Amino acid sequence: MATLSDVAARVGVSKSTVSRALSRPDLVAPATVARVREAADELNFAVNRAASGLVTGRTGVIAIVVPDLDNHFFTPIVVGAQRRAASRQRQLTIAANPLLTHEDVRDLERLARQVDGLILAAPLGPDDHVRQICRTRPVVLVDREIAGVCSVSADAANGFGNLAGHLLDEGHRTLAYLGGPAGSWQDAQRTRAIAERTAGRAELVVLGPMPPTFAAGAAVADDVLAAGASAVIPYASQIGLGLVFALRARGVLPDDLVVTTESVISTAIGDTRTPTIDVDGSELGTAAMDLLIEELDAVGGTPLRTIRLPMQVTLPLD
Amino acid sequence: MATLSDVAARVGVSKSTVSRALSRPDLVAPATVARVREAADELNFAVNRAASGLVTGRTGVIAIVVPDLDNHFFTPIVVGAQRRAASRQRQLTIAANPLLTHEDVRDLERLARQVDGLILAAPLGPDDHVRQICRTRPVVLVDREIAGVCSVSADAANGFGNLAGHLLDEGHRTLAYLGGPAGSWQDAQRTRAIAERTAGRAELVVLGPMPPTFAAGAAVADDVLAAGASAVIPYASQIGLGLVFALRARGVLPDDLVVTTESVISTAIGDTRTPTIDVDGSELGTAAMDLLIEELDAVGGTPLRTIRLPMQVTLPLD
DNA sequence: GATCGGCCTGCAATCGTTTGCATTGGTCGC
DNA sequence: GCGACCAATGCAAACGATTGCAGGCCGATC
Repeated sequence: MATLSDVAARVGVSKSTVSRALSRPDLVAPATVARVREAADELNFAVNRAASGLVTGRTGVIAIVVPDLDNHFFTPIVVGAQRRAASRQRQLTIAANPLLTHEDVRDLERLARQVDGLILAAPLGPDDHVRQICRTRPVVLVDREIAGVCSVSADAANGFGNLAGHLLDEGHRTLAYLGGPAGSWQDAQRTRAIAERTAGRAELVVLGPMPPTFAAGAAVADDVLAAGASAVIPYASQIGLGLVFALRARGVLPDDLVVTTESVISTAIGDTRTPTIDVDGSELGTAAMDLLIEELDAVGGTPLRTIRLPMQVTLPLD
Repeated sequence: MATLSDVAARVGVSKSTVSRALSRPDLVAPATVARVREAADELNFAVNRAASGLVTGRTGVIAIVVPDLDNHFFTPIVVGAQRRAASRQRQLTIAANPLLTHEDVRDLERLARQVDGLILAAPLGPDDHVRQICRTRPVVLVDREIAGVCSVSADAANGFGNLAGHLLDEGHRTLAYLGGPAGSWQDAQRTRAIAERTAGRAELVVLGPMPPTFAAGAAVADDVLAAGASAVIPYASQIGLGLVFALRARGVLPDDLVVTTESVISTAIGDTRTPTIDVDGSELGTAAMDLLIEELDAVGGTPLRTIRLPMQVTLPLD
């Protein structure tokens, strides 16, 4: 495995010159740069990241942290982040950590040391846990906002507000919202947005909190019926899917109730008559990666940016 | 950020002793080990992986390479791999690389240098490309077998053979197989297994090759009808899903044809009357990770193991 | 023609760990 | 009671890159 010295020997210059020719070619005579590049190619040289990391303190690695890899919501975020990481010459490492316990925090701190920065999707861990990680390395938070921390989130206030507004326009007078897990920032946003939009125009029944699972959605079916809602907005697609299946089994769907979903779900179950609301998860990931890299490359102070990506609300065509 | 020397100074021993106390405690007096551990804890010390990697040549990082992160088939493999990586104290880095072009090979070689080993899901790249990567670092191949390379695959021969056998037992006399992408090892296995099982008992129509997409499945619907098959086995779940939607639109499904699927799909579309065939992707990932770590830790020669995980064939209950 | 300045390049220190070898002190066996 | 051995520790040399500093060369300017 060729080293800097090998290349240097081949070209007949010093290691320093080779290093500079490859990383700061403006500091080296163009002819030398060319010869170095050629030799590096021939020897199939690539810098040893451990060695360069040792002196620069940078690893070229960015971590993406999700609470739970099984939760389908996070996969597109990871995909988007990895795509952008690759195009920006960074490596992406992936960790599963809900940031709930102190041990989670300790583990993540340990990981944070080994990377340049983190993209953190931690919907449930306490603010303080997140802040503790922020003290270690630059962090971009995903789908959550905490004062003083860069973040990229879906604009739930607008998205869910509009969705509720549409249902009201359609004549619904009792809405049910199936709330997500306790402590979720996104859930709070959505609850508030829907409540504000509904206020004075319709009754809003909030059920939950519940975990974002198929089972939770199915389990709440009877409560939904008891509440007398004519339209239901579930926090998460899996909750919605569970509810749809349970209501179908009871013969209530597809005709007597509206359950909004994500478009992937409505496509899969062949439903074209219900409004859908979507986040582009991969865009969340790429935006977060862009923001983090920008932050890492910034020489001076960090600007502290908070990005909200619009949600896509699609109404049935009828 | 505390270093070995800081801990050493605190305890009053040399760096070497601290290093050994943490990594080879059997070489150090128990009392010293205890004091070192305590001091390390207090200082919140963690070894700098760049530094240790520089001298040991090991990074503690394993790469998982998939052709395409968008393809849903690979996500569970990544999930399984990451779960096992975490429990074995390894970091997982994720890369998207189809290993088709020479540039792909070059890129992946470059990545390979930075990691201890690779889990490689490369269904389509030529054998030689895979072998070239193997020369760089230990590799475990997923869902593909190449002579001389460790691998973990779904046992398609048994799975799809049995599936075809079941369809024959049900009385089907014309089967259609919708083949996957050209050059896929899994596709070859499946084609052969189905052909062998069908031989002499029924007619087999093989359509394809086609990409593993919804669109491809939908596009082939007319050919399936023209072939006069009464049962269809698609290579990939997305192909099957596309076909199902297209046939439903033509009014052929759900009654006049059997399209086998993966169980996630049949659940989503609410179909309980069709046989399903599944790979446990996450098990594929954990098994691959186990195999790779074993290979990396092996002091002597590598045993060259090839694992086949059984596929799950589920028949309708009627 | 001497001085100055700018461009290239080399020297050597440095990052934080690991590890072969030397050293120490003590124990055991004969 | 003496040598041999062993356990525990320290010393110092790596690992491979980056980078501040200094030196050499050349052209330009006065």
